[in-house]
Amino acid sequence: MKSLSIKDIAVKANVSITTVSFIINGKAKEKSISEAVIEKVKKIIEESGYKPNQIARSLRTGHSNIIGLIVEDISNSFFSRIARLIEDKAYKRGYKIIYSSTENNIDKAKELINMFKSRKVDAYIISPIKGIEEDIQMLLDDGNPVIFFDRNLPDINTSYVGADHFDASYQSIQNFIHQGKKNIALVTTDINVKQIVERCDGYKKALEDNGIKYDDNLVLKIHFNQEEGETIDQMKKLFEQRNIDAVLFATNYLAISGLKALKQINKKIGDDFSVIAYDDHEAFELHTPGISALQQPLEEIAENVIKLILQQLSSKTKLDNQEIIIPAKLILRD
Amino acid sequence: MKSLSIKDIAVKANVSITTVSFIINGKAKEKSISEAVIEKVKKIIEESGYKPNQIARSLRTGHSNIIGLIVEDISNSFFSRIARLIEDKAYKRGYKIIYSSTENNIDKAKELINMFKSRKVDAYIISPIKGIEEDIQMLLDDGNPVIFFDRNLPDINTSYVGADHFDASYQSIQNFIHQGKKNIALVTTDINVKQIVERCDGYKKALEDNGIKYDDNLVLKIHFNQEEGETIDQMKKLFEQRNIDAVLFATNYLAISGLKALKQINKKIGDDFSVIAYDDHEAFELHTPGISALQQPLEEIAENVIKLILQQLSSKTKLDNQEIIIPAKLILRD
DNA sequence: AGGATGAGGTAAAACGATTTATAAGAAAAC
DNA sequence: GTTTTCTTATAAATCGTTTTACCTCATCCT
Repeated sequence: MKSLSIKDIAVKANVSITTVSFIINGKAKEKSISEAVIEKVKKIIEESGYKPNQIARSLRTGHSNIIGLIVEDISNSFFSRIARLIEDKAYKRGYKIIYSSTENNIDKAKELINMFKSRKVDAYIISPIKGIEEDIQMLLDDGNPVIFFDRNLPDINTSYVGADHFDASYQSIQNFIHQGKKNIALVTTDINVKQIVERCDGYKKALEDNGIKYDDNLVLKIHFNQEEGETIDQMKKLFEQRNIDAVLFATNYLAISGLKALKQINKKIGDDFSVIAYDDHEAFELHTPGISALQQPLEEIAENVIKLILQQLSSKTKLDNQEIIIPAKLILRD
Repeated sequence: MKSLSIKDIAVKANVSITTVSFIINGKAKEKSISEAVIEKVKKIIEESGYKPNQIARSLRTGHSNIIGLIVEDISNSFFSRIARLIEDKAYKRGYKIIYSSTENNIDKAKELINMFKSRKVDAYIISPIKGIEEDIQMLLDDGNPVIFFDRNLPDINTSYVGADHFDASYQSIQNFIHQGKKNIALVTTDINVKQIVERCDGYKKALEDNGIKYDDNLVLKIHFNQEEGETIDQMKKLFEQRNIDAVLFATNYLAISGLKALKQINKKIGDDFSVIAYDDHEAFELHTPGISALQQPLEEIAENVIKLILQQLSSKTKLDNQEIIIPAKLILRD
C-alpha cells in the first residue's frame, strides 16, 4: 500500500529518476529527451496513477504552491464568501489556499503566522488585527509576499485591497439626511483597525458637511468579544432612550444583533426609523421590511487580491505596493 | 534572510544535529542527554527564534499534522460553522485543518482528494458527494482515516457522524399535522445522498403514519446547481397553484429561496401557512414571523468528528467503524 | 581481571523529489 | 583524423529533518 515514488516509475520505465523528473516537469524537450522515452514514461505514470509527493517537492524547491489566508472568523459570511472566491480563483492558477481564523486573538494570529511560515506557504493574504505588526514586518523582511484585505494596518507598508469604507459611510449618512433624519446613530466595534476608523470618519464628516453636530452619545462602541446578549442590551438602551431616527451599523453581525434588539423592544423599521448595515447579509434581503445595506464588492476584492498576489509571486523583484480601493454599493431596500 | 535550520543551531551550540533533534522532540531524557546540554540548546533555540521546517519533518516522518476537510461549499453557514468548530478543536490538539469546497462537482472533489493525498494529510473529514466512492475507497485501502459527516455514502464502509435526518423530518411533519395541516409540501434537492433521502423518508413515513397519502405533486426536487431565479420560480408555482398549508424545506438555502419566493408572491407565513427549514440560519430568527427550523447540533457533530479522528490517529490498528447519530432539535418560532 | 551496563553523545541513512554537472556516442567541423 | 558540438541520458548533491546504529568512557559486578 505504500504510495509510489518517482523511483518506482523510473524502475518500471527502465530509465533514470532524473529523466522521469524532467518529463513530469515538462522539461523533457528542453533537456532533449527522445519522444519515445517521453511517451513510455507518461504512459506508465498514467497507468499507475502516480502523483508526485508534494512535500518532497516543496522541500527541494522551497515553495509549496500554497497561499495562507488569515481572517478574523471564517464563519462570518463576509469572510467565508471572500475565502470561497479567493479559493476558486487561486485554484484555477494552480494554487491551494489554507485558511484559518484568528478570532481577533493576537496570540492565535501569531501562532498561525508561525505555522504558515514553517509550512513554507508562498504568500500570505491577511485581514489583519492590531498587535501583529512585528510578525508581519518579519514576513516582509524575509521577502514573503503579504497582502492585506478588508483591513489595513497603518504602520505596515504592503499592498492592500478593500472597499472605500469612508465613502460608504459618508454616502449612507447622506442618504439618511436626505430622508430628513436628524438623530443618526452609529453602532460600531472597539477594534482599532483602519477600516473601522474610516467608517466612523465617514459618519462624522457627513454630519459635519450637513451642519449637524457630532454627538458622542449617539455612537455606541461594542467590545469585540462580548456576549451577544450584552450587545443586544446595550443597543436596546440606545434605541429606547433617545429619539433616534436612523442607525448605521458598522458590521453585519452588529446589524444582526441590532435587528434582534429592535425586535425585542418591538420597534419597527419604517418611515420614522431607518437602518443601514455595513456588509450585506442574506438575512437583510429577506427581512420585512428589507434592510438597506452597504454591499462590498466581494468578487472584485477577491479578484484584485489574487491578481496582486500572483503578480508578486511571478516577479523576481519586489513590486511596488499598491492600494486598491473599491467603492461599496448602497443597496436600498423597501 | 535564509531561515535557520537545525544545523545552524547545532553549530551554534557546538553539538550534533542529532542532539538538537532529540531535544526538540522531547526525547532528550530518554536518550540521556545531560541537563547542561539541554539547557544550552534550548536557550539558543529560544533566542534565535528557530522553528523546525515542517515540510522536512513531514517528509521524514510521513505525517503532516494536517487534517483535510472537504465540504460542499464553505460559504454555506452550516459548513463554515462546523469548519470553524472543527478547526478550533483540532487546533487545541496540535492539528491544523485545510479545507476546500467541492461545489458538488465530482471532478473537483477528486482533484481535492488527490491534492490532499499528495500533501500527505493525516486524515480526511468529508461531507461526501456521490461519484467519488472509488477515490474514497482507495484512501481507505491505503489505511487513511476517513470520516464522513452530515452525509453518508451507502457503499462505503467508514465512520459517520450526523444528525438524525429521518427523525427530524418525521418530527416536523408530525408537528404540522398536529397543527391540523393537510397539504404538506416538501422542497428538496435532487442530489442523491443518504441524508437527503432520509429527510424524504421521514416525510413520507410521517404522512403514512397519520393516514395521509403521499402525493408526488407536493414534492419539489430542485436541481443542485440551478440558478436561484429559476428555483424561486418553481417554488412560486408550487406555492400558488395548490392549496398547500405547510412546507418543509430540506436545506437552509432552499428555505431562503423559498422565503424570497413567498415574499414575491406576497404570501404570508402564519396560521394558514407554516414552514419549517432544515438547518437553522441566522436569517430565520430575525425573520418576521420567526421561521421554525430543525437545528443541527453543530457543536456535538464537530466534537464527535474530532473525537473519532483523533482516536483513529492515535491507534496503530484500524478501529471499528462507528456511526454516531445525533438528534436534531426542532426550534419552533412565533 | 574481564565482561556487562550505563551515560552521553554522534555519524550517516533515509524520506522523495529537483537540479547541476557530466558521460558516451554520433555527427559535424576543421 | 582530430576536435567540437549535439543528442540522449544519468549520477550524485541537495533540501531539513528523524532515527537507527554505533562509539567511547566510566563504573559495576563477579
